[in-house]
Amino acid sequence: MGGKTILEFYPFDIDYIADKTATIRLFGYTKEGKSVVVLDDSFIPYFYVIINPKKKEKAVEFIKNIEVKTEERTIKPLGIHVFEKKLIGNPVTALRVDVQLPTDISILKEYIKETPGYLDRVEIDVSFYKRYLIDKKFQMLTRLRCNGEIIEDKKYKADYVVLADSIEEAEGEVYENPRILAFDIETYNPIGNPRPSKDPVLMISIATNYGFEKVITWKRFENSKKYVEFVESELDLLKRFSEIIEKENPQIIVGYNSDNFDFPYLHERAKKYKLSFNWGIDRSKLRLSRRGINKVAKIKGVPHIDIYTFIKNILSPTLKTEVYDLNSVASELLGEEKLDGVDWTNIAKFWDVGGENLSKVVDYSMKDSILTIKLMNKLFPLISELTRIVGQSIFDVSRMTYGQCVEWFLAKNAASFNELIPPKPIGSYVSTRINKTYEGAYVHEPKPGIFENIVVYDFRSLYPSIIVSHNICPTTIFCDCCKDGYKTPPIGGKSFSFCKKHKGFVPSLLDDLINRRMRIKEILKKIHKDDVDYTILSARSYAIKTIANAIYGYFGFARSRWYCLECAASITAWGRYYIKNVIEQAKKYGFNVLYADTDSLFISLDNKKLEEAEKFIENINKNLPGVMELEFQGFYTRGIFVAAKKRYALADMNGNLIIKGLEWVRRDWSKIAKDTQMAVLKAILIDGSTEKAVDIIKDTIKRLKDGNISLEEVTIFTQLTRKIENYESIGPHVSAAIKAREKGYTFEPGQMIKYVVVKGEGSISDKSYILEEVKDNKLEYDPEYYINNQVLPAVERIFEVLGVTKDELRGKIQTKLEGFFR
DNA sequence: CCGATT
DNA sequence: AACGGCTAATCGG
Repeated sequence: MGGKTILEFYPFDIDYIADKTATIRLFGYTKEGKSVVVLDDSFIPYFYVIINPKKKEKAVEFIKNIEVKTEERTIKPLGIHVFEKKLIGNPVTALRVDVQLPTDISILKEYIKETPGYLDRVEIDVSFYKRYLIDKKFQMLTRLRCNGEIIEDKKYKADYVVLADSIEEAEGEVYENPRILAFDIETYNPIGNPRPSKDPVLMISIATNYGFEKVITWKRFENSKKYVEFVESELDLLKRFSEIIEKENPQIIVGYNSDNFDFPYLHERAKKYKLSFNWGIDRSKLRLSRRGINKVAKIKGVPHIDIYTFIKNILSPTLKTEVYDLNSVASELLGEEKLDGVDWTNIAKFWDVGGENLSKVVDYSMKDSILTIKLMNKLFPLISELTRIVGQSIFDVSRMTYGQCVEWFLAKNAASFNELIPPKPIGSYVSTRINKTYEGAYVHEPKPGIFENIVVYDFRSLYPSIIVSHNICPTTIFCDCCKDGYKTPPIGGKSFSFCKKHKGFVPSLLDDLINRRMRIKEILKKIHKDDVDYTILSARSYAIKTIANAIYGYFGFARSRWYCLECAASITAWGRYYIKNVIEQAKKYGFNVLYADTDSLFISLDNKKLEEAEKFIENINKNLPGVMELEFQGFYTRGIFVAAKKRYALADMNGNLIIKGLEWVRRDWSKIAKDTQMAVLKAILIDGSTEKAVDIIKDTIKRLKDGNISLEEVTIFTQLTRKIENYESIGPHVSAAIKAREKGYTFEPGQMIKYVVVKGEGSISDKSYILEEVKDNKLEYDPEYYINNQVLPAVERIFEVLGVTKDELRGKIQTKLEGFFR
């Protein structure tokens, strides 16, 4: 050991330590998988003071002389450098104040206000390690080259500890196949939710992406499975788990809701035995902290990913499932479900009985870890790519919302445009911003009816391409240099102007993202799905799209650093302009415009040929600026539009149905209503038979009436959006929750209420009970409600389009179902 | 029956 | 802790 070295490594995590100075620590691995800690003490904390340029000398002199004495030391600036920067496009004189320790910033910022010519202070709210990643442009999992000295430091369980002289980006190569460990715990829960103060952890399962599988438990049973390991007690279980983590030494740890359940639970149980999990590469303990209402669990140097958080924040808009529990998500993403036969709520009973029952729980637990690692295998390429585009740590990015992803992406790139990072808005700004609204997209009134040969077009990435084409940016709006800038269509009688001379910060970045994505798509077209690069490149393309599409929303987001309501309003104004223009053009060409929404246009060909439509779109595109393009989206043999916006169904040539907005896609409708609607749509659009559709409804009604429908099919999902006390109007789901609460069930805001309307007296709310209560008390669903308030309304809308009124439909059904509606 | 709430 | 547009059931006076 010892001596100068050049070391190439891939960072996985970052933090800093501070004693006399601050030292950045990069935790990572060499290509061969040797663990590395790289220490960089050359990076100096700083912030900016914006001042009146006329007072520059006086200001520098004043700041230079600031001294704050504390018990241990004297805090003062290390150096001051004058910069000409921009703050949201406006030129400013900024003094960069270098300090010794990151915590000095929050102390000095108070004294700095007295500076002559003081205007503002910025970048005080960027934490030190984030600052480092932004300034250095280092990306996680991407190769770095470090010059430095290998030092002996027993504090770290790493193969190499290097004190860096310099670190630079190597050739942008990405770390392949990190060792990932997934785990899941089962706890004793005799009264519903387990109580970490009393109820022990019963077993822990582990599954990795390299084949290691294990379940540890402390109650023996007749066992033939090789992955089961018995220990003597809960304490031994916790110790053994900790031992395995240390031995397997994973590069990433993943759990499902592990931030808010598994890790806090393990932590509290371990505390009881005065046991700690010293898993950090620096031998530090597993650390739990709060972020708003959520907990997060951190292991220094070993990124812990809570894949549930990632799915909920980033993936949810693309998922169909209404709940994000492991079963539903795995079912949709992997086509695989949790093990049958074990109900989460019954684990205590299974445990107490033991034997065969316990064996089932062990299998169940094993499967949970396996599903978690499989989800991770599927989603890790996306997390990895997003991490690199956003430019922050894996730990942070995997927990970010769309707004945060955009924010740190912009922060990373601001300096290249000489832009300072604006401060986070203070609370009072946020509340005024929340109350401000602006006009959104245009939705064309549909022509109700059934149509054939429908062509759908849409603008490729409408909002991103508008931002680029019209240079929409907080840095270019109301510029001083252009008398004749890009003028938006009128917005509430006014028009906003954007600079034509200088390309804005955000449009430049977005232009770059769009071009990068197009290049990737070109490559993807050429390579095979099995190609090693395919997964990475398609994840990259998806990650870029995600960021690009979220930028518009970020402009209108109340907590945004680059908030610009005028920008958001301008984008939608241009959007309305373009889609209306396309509608006009289509009409001029003699097409029958059926519908349009935001960025899409639906026309029916009638007696026209497809070539005429191609000519039309060609002409449209000839006249569109820059990156904007109207694309062919699809051709549909038949489609139905009801007398409402955002609700239609289309059938393609392969017999697939695409349904938008109708009950079928809504979670707040029962499965029976949705399935019936789907079957009716198929009968009408694919088979072309209303007769068949009527038969389907008749059959459903009969089955409902006979009590032959499962509870699952009559359950309705509605989210509890606030505390029960705070509801003014008591809807069915709230009413069900209130009744269940009296029986000891607890409810949190954000929780999904699954309820069933049962037979009995009173209003619909009075008759609504949560699914568990219905099962426990053997209540029966109310067929009248499901027929009249669920199934019939869902299909009546469709028949109305065919010219069949509600009464006529009921008549048709009645003739088939003698004497039912009496 | 109708506006407010969800 | 990303935007607005939109429909529709149900409550509650």
